[in-house]
Amino acid sequence: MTRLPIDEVLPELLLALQERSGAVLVAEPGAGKTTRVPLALLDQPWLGGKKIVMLEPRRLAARSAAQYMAQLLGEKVGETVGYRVRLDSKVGPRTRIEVVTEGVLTRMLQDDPSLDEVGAVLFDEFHERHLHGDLGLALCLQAQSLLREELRLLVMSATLEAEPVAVLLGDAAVIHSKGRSYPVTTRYASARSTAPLEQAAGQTVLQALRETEGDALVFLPGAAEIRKAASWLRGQGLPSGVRLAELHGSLSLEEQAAAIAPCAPNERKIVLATSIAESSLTVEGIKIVVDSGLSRVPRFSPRTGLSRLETVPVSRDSADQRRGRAGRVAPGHCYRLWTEQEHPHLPQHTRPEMLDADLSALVLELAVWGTPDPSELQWLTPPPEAAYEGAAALLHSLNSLDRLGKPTAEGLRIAKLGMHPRLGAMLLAAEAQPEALDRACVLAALLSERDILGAERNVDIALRADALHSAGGSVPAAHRIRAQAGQWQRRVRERQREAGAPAQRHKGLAAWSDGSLLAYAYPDRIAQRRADGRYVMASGRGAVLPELQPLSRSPYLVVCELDDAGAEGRIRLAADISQAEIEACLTAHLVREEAVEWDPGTGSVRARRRVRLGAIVLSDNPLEGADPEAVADTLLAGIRLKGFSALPMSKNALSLLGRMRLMSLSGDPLWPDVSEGALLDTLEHWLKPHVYGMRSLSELNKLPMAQLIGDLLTWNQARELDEQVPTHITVPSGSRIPLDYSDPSSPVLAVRLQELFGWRETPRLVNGRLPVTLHLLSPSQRPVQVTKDLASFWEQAYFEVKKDLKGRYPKHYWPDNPYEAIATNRAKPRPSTS
DNA sequence: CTCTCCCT
Repeated sequence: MTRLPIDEVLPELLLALQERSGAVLVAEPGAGKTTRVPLALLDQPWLGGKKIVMLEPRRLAARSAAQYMAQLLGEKVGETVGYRVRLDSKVGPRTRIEVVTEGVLTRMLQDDPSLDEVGAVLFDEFHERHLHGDLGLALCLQAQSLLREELRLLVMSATLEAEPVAVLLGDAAVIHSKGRSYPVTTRYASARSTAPLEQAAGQTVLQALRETEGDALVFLPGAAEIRKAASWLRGQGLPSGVRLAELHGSLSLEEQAAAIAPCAPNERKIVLATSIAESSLTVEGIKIVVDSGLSRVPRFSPRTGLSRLETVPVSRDSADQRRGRAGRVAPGHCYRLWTEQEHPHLPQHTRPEMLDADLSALVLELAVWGTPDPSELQWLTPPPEAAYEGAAALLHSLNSLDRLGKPTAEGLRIAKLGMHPRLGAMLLAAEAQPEALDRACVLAALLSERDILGAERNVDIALRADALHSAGGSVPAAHRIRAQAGQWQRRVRERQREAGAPAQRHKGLAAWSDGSLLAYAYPDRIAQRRADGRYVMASGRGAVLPELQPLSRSPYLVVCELDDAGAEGRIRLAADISQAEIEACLTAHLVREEAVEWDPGTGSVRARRRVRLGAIVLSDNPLEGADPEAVADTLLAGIRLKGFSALPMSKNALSLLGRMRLMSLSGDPLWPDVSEGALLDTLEHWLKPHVYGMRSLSELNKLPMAQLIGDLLTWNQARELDEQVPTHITVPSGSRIPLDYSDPSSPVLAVRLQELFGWRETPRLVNGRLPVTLHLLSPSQRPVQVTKDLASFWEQAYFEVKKDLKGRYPKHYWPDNPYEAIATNRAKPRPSTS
């Protein structure tokens, strides 16, 4: 065997694993860890003849690692070395090394938590920090500590921050290995370009082609940027013999292979790629890397339950990985579109998927594992709480978890199916009817893969399902989707044979439409049409179709996929559904309510009988015979909403309120608080008994408000009120003048001056403690003077006032001595008759 | 102006 850099550290690694149950191996790309380490461990005494399981983040990597190791042993895959990935496995009775993808390990652990036949688990490429890799490690750590002390765990990675992992593994040794690659020079931009990205990248590519030789690999965040850069470069006129290739995940395998393929002699190629070329695919013959420093990543929002794509700066680890792509065959050059000064500000490591992912599958796995509380496990990055809670709530609504967070019988089965729990719920709902199960499996497989009609603007999922049937092998992913659908179908059927016929759900419908199946997966995304192409979903969020199309007029849709694009999500995939189907499928989710509500527009109570699914109303009819209590309560709520002015207070009522407020101001705690706020707070007490049968604010006019408020007083208080704060005062002229209590702290008596002749002092209220404020008026009721001290007025101001009034009202009676004068409500006092 | 990568 050729010597590889890893061989130098193998003895150290073997020793570490002999002494401890864990180790961390940090090896640069090309060191040979993936193929050398499992073979080197095979005859270790601690392994006791048990198996080695090695985790790979990709199916392709798992298969080729197994292939290569088998070749080294001079065997076929499936003998000593085998692999297991989704839909494909090659393992035999003698297999000692199983290379598996990350999801497979989770299933192995769930089937046998002690991993009895396994002596070591190796986590390759752990720095990629996939959700299932992190989960697998957490589960293995617990299996090790509770059941299998001798189980060896080895975490291998290219650039991982090794210390935290070593701590997690129980103070494990960290072993470093050099890689085997050629040096790559790094050229930073002298300044950040202000040009559009495709132009900045394109210019750098042209510069690199001039300065150096070899093929170029250009990292751009997404397909859109790749297209733009390609057209910009073509517009510039490429040198002859330069071939342009595009490489991203939505291309077919054939197109990808063409992009990767080596060049003809005398040809150079420029490959414009997404991060797919960072680790998943290796482009041959690259000597130049141009790195935009950006990548597009999904961010799941627990708040909306939706994912959004974000364009983010890459980590330094990632940038180094990209740079390394230029040094696989010969020394190379890497051009970075950011400056050397910016570089240290990039994050060091790639963000673990745990922080940004939909956790529903993870939460279900943990529930099945028996640890619904994630803090019982050891994590490198614990699941974020909000996302965890959101996922648990979704699983509960799908009936996969019970209230305690334990998996239901269905939840257990869904976890074993190995698919998103939403889709699992759909399969189990459909299982009783063979045709429905067939279709559900096809829909689930379609939704588990990239859209097979990527460019198609029509979002109807039926189009995809039909394409799958009609296209044969011509649709690139069709084969795998059909294989996946078939596998799920067999698993459900197998289990039916073991357990007997499943109960028929979904009563009342003769046939299952796509919509009625998908309703079981997306109960929160049933959408109701608001206008053509505009919908609101059961979750309360808006959703829009990207353009008008056949589905735009459907009254209801099931939205399978949508982008979180601000206020309204953009619908990517959906199916038509009828109201009858919604009511038949989602019985448990429907809320039948008798709503008694306030309508601020008409100022009245509205009683409706409704069927709701979350935020959408399926039917809404007038409700006869609504609960009188509820109607009255709602009317009171309406009054509170509008405020005190909603109460039709008569003049008398307002006066009474003023007087009562004055009495409570005077300090007696037994007087009821009749401030506006207090009255609104106590509507139930004083108003409610009188509003039964009423529905609107206008009907309140019928109520004798003054009487209702007066009823708040005891008999004694009522009497005291009349004595202390009378409604009227009889003035010397004999008139009964009303007191104005609008400001309870200062009651006002507005009266013509002439009617007061004879009074020496200001009249006082509340046992003489509070003088009234006199508004002294002219004969024509115009204000002349305001005073609380009548005696001073007579002594001082009166003489001036008198002069003035005499001029304006010469026929009136303006005596010099107001004390002795006879008060009058006429121009002059009547001559005495006695 | 239309979507990144990956997995049971």
